[in-house]
Amino acid sequence: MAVINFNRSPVSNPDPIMSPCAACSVRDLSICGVLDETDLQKMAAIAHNMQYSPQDPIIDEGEPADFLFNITAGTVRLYKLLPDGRRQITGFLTNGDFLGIALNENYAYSAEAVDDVRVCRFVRRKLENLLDELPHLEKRLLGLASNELAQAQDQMVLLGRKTAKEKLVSFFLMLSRRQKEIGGEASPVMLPMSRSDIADYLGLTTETVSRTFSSLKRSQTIKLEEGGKVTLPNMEVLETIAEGY
Amino acid sequence: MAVINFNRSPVSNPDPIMSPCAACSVRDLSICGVLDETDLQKMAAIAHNMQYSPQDPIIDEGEPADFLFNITAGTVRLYKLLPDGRRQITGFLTNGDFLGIALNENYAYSAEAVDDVRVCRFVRRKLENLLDELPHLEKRLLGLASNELAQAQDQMVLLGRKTAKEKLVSFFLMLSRRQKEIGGEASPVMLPMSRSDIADYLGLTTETVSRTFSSLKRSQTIKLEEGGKVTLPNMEVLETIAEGY
DNA sequence: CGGTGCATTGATCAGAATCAATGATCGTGG
DNA sequence: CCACGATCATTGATTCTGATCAATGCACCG
Repeated sequence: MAVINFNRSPVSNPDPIMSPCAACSVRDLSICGVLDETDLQKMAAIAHNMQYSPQDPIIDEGEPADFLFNITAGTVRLYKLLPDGRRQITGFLTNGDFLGIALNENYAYSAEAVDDVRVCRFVRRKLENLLDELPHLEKRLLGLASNELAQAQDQMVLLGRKTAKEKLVSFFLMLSRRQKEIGGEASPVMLPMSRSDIADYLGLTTETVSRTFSSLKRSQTIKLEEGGKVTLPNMEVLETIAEGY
Repeated sequence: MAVINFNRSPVSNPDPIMSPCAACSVRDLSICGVLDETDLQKMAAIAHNMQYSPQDPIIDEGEPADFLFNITAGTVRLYKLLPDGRRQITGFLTNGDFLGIALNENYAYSAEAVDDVRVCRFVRRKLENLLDELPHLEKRLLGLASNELAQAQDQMVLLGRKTAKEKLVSFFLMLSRRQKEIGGEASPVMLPMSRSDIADYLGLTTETVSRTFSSLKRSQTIKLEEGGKVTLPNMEVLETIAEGY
C-alpha cells in the first residue's frame, strides 16, 4: 500500500498503479476472483482505493448510486432507518464482500464503517460498461446476488421467528462461518461492532442483547475473552440452539 | 440500470396451457419481456406449462434445484421452517414473478400454491445454458435479483423494527403496489392467502393479525369487502402509518 | 482524575403470544 | 336443500418475552 493516512478520512488513492489488483489480498474472495490478468487491468483502471475511520458514512440511502465498492479490510454495517429513528441493520460486510449489488438509481440503504475500513471503489457507470465486456464478471455478480438472497431469507427467519437467545447464537455462528470463509479460525469470533449494532441487526434492544450475552456466559455456552472476542466451545450445541430444537 | 419496467398488460388468458410464449399474458412482466421472437422460441423450447391446486407443494427446501419457474397465474408462498415447525414466509409470488433466482445446488426454501397457480417450468441446466447465449436474459435476472434484494431489506426492517399495526399496513401497501404493477387497481386489494399465511409473513400470530385487522377496521383505516378484499381509502394515511411516523 | 460513551444489571411495563372459546364460512352428503 | 362437520377467523382472558425506564459499572482518554 502507498502512504496511508490513518487519521484523516476518507482518503482517496487516485493511482491504481500503486495498488495492483494482482496482489490484492482479498482478490479470490471478491468478484475479482474470476478475472484473469488482462481483465484485472481493466478493473484496476476504474478502481480507487479508499479508507474510512470508525463511524464514517460510506453511502447514504436515497443518494444517487454513483459508486460501488469492494471491501478489502474492516467491517461495514448496512442499515435502513425509519423516520422516528428506529434502525435495522441489514448486514455486515467484510473482506471480499461487494457493496452495491442492489443497483437502482439511488442507494436503497446506508453504509458506515464499523472499524477501520478499506475499500476498492468503482464508478458504477464504468463498472456497468465493463460488465458487458466481461461476462464472467456478470455471472459472478449474479452468483453473489443469489447468495445474498439466500442469506436475506435466513435473516428473515431469524427476525420473524427466533427468540433472543436463538438470534444471538445464530449471530455468533454466522460470524464464525464468515471468519472461516475469509481464512480465519471458527473460534474465537471477533466482534468489531457494538452491542447496539448487534441489537439493531437482530431486532432487539442493547439491554436484551447484553442480558442474553450474560445468560449464555453463565451457562458456559460461550466464553467472553480479552478484547471482546467470543469463544464458541461447542459448535454442535450452538447449532442446535440456533435452530431452535 | 435495472429499474424494471412493469408494463401494464391484461392478466386474463383463456388458455395459457396451449399458448406459445408470444401470446403469454405475463410476458412483459416476466424475464421473457426482454426477449425477441427468435429468443422466445428458444425459451419456449425448454419450457413446460404446469398447474397447481391450492396447498400443492411446488418446490421443497433441500431438494436438488432442478427446475426454475415463471409464475403465470395465481399466488405462491415461499417459506422456511424451523425444526419445531415455526414457519417464516419469505415472500409471495404472483404473475410474472420468477421463482428460483437463488441458484444453488439445492432449493434454499419451499414453495406452495396459495390458490390455483399456473407456471412456466424450466429445466435449470437448460436455462443456464441459454443464459450464456442470451446476455439480455442474464442482465434481466441480475436486475430481478437486485430488486428482490431491495425488497428483502425492506422486509427485514418490517420484521425487526415495526409494530403489528405498521406491519399489517405495510403489507396492504405492498399488495396494492404489486397489484398496480401487474395492471390492476391500487384498491381494493385481494387477499388470496389465509390469516395464518399473513401472520407467518409478518412475524406475528394469526390472533394478532386478526385483532390488528379489526382495530384498523374500527378506525376506518381499511374497509373489509365481500370476498375478503380490502379497500384502502387513503393511501397517504396508510403510508404514514406504515413508516411509523 | 474526572468525564464521556458503552455495557451491564435491575425494576417495571407493554405488546404480542398463548390459551381458550365462540362465530363464520364452506363443502359434503344425507 | 339443509344439516353437519371441518376449517378458518374473531374475540376474550391471561401470560410472558423482550422493551422501557433507571441506575451503576467499566474502560478509555484528555
